[in-house]
Amino acid sequence: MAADASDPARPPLPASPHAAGAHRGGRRHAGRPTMKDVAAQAGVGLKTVSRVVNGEAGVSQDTEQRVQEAITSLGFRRNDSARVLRKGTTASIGLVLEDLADPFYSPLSRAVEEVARAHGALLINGSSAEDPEREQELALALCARRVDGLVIVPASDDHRYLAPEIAAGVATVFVDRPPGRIAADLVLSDNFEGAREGVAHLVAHGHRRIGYIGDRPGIHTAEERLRGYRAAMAEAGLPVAESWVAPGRTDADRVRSDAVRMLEGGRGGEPVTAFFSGNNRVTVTLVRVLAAPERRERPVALVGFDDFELADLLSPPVTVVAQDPADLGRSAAELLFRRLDGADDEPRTVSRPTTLIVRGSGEIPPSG
Amino acid sequence: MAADASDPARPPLPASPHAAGAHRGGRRHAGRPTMKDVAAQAGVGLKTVSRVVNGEAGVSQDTEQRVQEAITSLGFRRNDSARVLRKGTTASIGLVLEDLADPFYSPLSRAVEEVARAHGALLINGSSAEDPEREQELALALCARRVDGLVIVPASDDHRYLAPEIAAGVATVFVDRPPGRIAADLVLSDNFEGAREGVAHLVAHGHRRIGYIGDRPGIHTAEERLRGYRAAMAEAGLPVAESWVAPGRTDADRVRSDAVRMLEGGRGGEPVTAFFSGNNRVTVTLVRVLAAPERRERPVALVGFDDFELADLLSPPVTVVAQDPADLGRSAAELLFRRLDGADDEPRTVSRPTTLIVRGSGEIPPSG
DNA sequence: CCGTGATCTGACAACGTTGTCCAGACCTGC
DNA sequence: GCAGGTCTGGACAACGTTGTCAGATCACGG
Repeated sequence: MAADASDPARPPLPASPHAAGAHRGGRRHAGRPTMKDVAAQAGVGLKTVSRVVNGEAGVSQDTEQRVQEAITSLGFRRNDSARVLRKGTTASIGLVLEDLADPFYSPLSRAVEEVARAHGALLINGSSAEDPEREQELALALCARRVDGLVIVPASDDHRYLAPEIAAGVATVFVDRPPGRIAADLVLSDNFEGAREGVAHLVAHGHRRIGYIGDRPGIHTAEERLRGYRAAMAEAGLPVAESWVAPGRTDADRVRSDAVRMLEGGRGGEPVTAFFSGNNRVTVTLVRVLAAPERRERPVALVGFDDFELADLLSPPVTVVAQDPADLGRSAAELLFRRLDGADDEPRTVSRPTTLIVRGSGEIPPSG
Repeated sequence: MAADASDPARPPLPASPHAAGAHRGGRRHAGRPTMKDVAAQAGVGLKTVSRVVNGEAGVSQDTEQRVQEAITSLGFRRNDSARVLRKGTTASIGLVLEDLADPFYSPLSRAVEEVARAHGALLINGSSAEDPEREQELALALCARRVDGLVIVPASDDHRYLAPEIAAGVATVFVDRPPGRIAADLVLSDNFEGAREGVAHLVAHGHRRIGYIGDRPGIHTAEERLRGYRAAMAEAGLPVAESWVAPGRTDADRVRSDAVRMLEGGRGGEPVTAFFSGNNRVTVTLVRVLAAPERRERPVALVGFDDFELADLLSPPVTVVAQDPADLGRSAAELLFRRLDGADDEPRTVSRPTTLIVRGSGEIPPSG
């Protein structure tokens, strides 16, 4: 009786609220009429109901109407689990990303959803919170639900755990960051080139001491952007003091303290006159730091990777290297459905260009 | 053969890429090993595999190990559809909202996801794009998938279509806007009181001609906020010229033109000296309008409903009536799981307070 | 009136899992 | 050595749907 509830090992949902009451005897359990019930009510066979529900041909007007009436009167709704079990296809795809609430990822997610919808599929998504274990847990849970395909923004650098799934036919596309130790379709922004262009823009405006604050090494996009920074500096023949380079977590405190350090020229390096920021969150924190009253007399230039809302309304408006997250999502989803439609060729990598949007903060000349 | 593909009426996914090849005869279809396969490989019975997979007691160390090996060697993963079919519970909940990419809703969605995760459930979500038909389509698709519960941000004003589902035991909670023609749990911000407070704040700073630009009537939150606006004006004994009240779509063009009209005092009303904005999107457009160079000499006050990122960095920083979307989502999800845990009492309505955040734009005195 | 299709309908067996129930194997203590 | 118990393992029947296939019914021409 209480066996199920008393087993502490089992995580999932508590027993259905109804399970306790009717023990599937006596009065018919209140929940969910089935096709069988509909068939009985309409006085037809089971399969006929199935036909009506699925709009298959070969049912007379008259019968169809009787069945429809039974359906609405009973409030029947087809059980898709059973359907999936029988058909082997779920018409749903999974999306695993870092944080659904991140303004960079939410348009990506929305774009995937739109493409899925256009293909008659539902989207199930989950946030990995940048935790490799959670990514795996989520991706495998989605596979257990037999999603037809998977779009993943990796949080881990080893995706071998997906090999059996892919072999079993789950189409898989990675986006924003490459998969680890596995070959699969991939959609990326051109992070290296974007960063190079952004930093070159600062150089072109006369800056020689440029600070880089970005995400942790180990995150592919962060590495590429840092590489772009170094390339631009090298091309301009500028030295890079190691105190100007600060990859790490992107929380406000860390970014703020590194920024202040660079502005004050601690640890041997001379003070920077411009920042190149590795992403969204960093940019916003830098804007706050630079907007502080005591900084206003010596304005510091800033170019950020990733566009963000209202960037144009700040003073100064923020120059950015923009990616198009919706475009990334759309491309990834399209790649996915291409696979689902049977494409069987080599995994391909799609690279999307970035756009430098000049607004003001990147054109401030060096001071001091 | 081609029957399925040729039927134009059927929307779902194209036939599985594999279905075509092996016709489940001859060589065993490559996809997906089942528990039966694992049992065969390990030389044990079917149920024993099930026991191992579910961590049930009553399997010897030795056998368990053999089974585990077979599982990894075959790359087996339990088919949750079959499990759901058998158990009747999916450990997943659905969320239908307006737009996943909206900065107001994405934290809400994320909060629901976190609560779901804490209860071992997965979240499936979809965007209704403010289209009642699409809301229904989505909600019913989720029900067909037998989600255990549903969180809905309504786009329609008639939810009778959900009655059979609720009767069948799908826990349902509405959030942000009330359900139509149906009783259900509900989580709301106190829109009326928030708007009243925001407008009163403008009045307290000397404004007598205040414009309201908000969302369409018919949207509950918009109506409440407009009601709050009128109440605050009435309390202060101020008349409201109808040209100061502009509910409608929230696209930039509409908002801009209405704002300009009010600022110039067209249609008989005198020009307004302050705006109360009905939501996020409207506020941002108003900020743009007011930031135009030609407006700067005669600053106009602004209080917006909904907080938004960087509001504090604009000049002037924007005073807002803030809701906490994550809190709304969390409350709704908790209400949902309360039901799933068996709570069977009357539907309840939870009202969450709003917070006036004073930043500057709302404290500008009337000019002219 | 019968044969011949064409149309409509229903029985039945899957799909892969889990709950029930029973049968052995293996102990323990007398 | 044996009765009584505890482990362990497996056969079998659901769960609700869909594909197959064969049976019923009907219209129509011969």
